[in-house]
Amino acid sequence: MTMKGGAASSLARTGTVPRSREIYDALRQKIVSGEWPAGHRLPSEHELARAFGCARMTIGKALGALAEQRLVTRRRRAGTTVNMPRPQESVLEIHDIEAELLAAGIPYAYESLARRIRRATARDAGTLGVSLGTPVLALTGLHRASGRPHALEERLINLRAVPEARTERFRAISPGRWLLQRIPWTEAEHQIGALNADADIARWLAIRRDTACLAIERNTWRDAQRITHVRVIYPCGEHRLVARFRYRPL
Amino acid sequence: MTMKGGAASSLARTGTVPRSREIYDALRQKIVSGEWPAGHRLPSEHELARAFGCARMTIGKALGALAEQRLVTRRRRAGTTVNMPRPQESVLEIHDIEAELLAAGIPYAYESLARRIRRATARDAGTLGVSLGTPVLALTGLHRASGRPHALEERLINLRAVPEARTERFRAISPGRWLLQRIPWTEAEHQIGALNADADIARWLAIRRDTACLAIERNTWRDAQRITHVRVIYPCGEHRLVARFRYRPL
DNA sequence: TTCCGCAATATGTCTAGGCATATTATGATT
DNA sequence: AATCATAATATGCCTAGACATATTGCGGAA
Repeated sequence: MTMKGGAASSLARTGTVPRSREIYDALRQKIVSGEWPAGHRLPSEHELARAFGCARMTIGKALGALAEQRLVTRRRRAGTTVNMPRPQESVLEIHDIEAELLAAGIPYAYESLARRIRRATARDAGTLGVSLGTPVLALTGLHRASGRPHALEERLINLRAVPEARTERFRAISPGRWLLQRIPWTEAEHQIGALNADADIARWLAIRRDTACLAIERNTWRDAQRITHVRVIYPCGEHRLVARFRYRPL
Repeated sequence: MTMKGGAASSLARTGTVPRSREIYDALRQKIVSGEWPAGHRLPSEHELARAFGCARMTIGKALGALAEQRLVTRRRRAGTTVNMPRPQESVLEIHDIEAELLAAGIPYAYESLARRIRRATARDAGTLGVSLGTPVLALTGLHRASGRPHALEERLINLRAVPEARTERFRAISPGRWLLQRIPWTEAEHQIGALNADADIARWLAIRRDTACLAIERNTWRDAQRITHVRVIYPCGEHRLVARFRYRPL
């Protein structure tokens, strides 16, 4: 099974395979092979512990991982049962474009196109989710790969949450990077959509008008406070979001 | 298509909050609040166990969860250190369209537009990742919401992996559903892109030519075997993929 | 100075047992 | 027969201790 999941275990395991992992794999195999169909009830932890010759907690770990994968449901007293085949719900990973370009050896640059500080307009307040009049920093910038336009970025930063941004020029450093290095965020929401390039977008990205573009919007929170809203626009030919199902080994 | 993290714990917790969860939250708070900046080394498991008044394993559970979240890195002897602010890489959940429409009370229907069995052409072989001449089932269908075209689906099914599909007509049942109910898959890969509607797409989706559309491609494996390749095309106005960063409580 | 081996350390994982809690089955009561 | 209290059961979570293993730092030898 190919699993180039960026999901390399968070811990570089070098030694032997843990027993709980072996058990997890063995049980998982029974399920995905269909030997244990949906609704089938697994043996109890005690029985499995006896069968595998290990402590109950080791079994519990394996079963807990299966439950986290939604392969099984566990209920007290009712036991552990196999779920319906995996729901059509996937975990995707979106990678950082800048990092990816650099990793691929492609020269990357950020260029600021506009920078304005203002009190939040009704529209700003709506997109950024702050109250009217809150000071915000509005940025427009261009990401370049090998010198050519790669993506257009429109960003709003809540200056109440990030006062340091007021004095930063963002001439050549991308605001995303800058923020990441300073503000740990706790939650984010993404929207992915498609849009036809308008005149501005077409000009900056050097594409024809009406070319289909991928638009990714991201809202970022730090606890309850809104940090930033960003919309990044990629021309369709240039970029695809490649995402992989995340294989979680345990 | 809002989907606030379906991330409810896979196990309905009703009782008290587990100690390991409390500890996880406490440590997480230290990190996201910035009190422990990137590079900071956490106290050892022994020290934390003493500080929190619990067994080392309970601490290990909490730290393990932090590591899985990539908030910290753990290395033997070197200890546990806080990572750089979260890399710009996110985990998205894409939910099943059909299920979501139904959940929202919107009538859903699938309509088959084309169905052909053939030996894999060079192009089929490339997209589906099978060898030339392998029998494949090629399907085109339309997803309707409230009777109106919602998405166009182009699918290839590997008949060596799913021989039962040969006799299925797919008149009104969406192949995605059908497959999910039969074939548990073990891995999937997605690509999300944008494209301008060509004449065919425009006709089926009842949109103007060149309208920007969101295209989602998915490849599905069962262990090493390729099951199916599907491309679903949504008109830009109709649909956005909304995804929320997945909060995994532990 | 440089290199190598050894000891100290922190994590990775497991065991055996225990209490808590949710749920089901059972039996007693009306 | 229907209802309700109680016991049995399976999981959820924890403890205390143990051994294994990777990594680091240090001291001695070349």
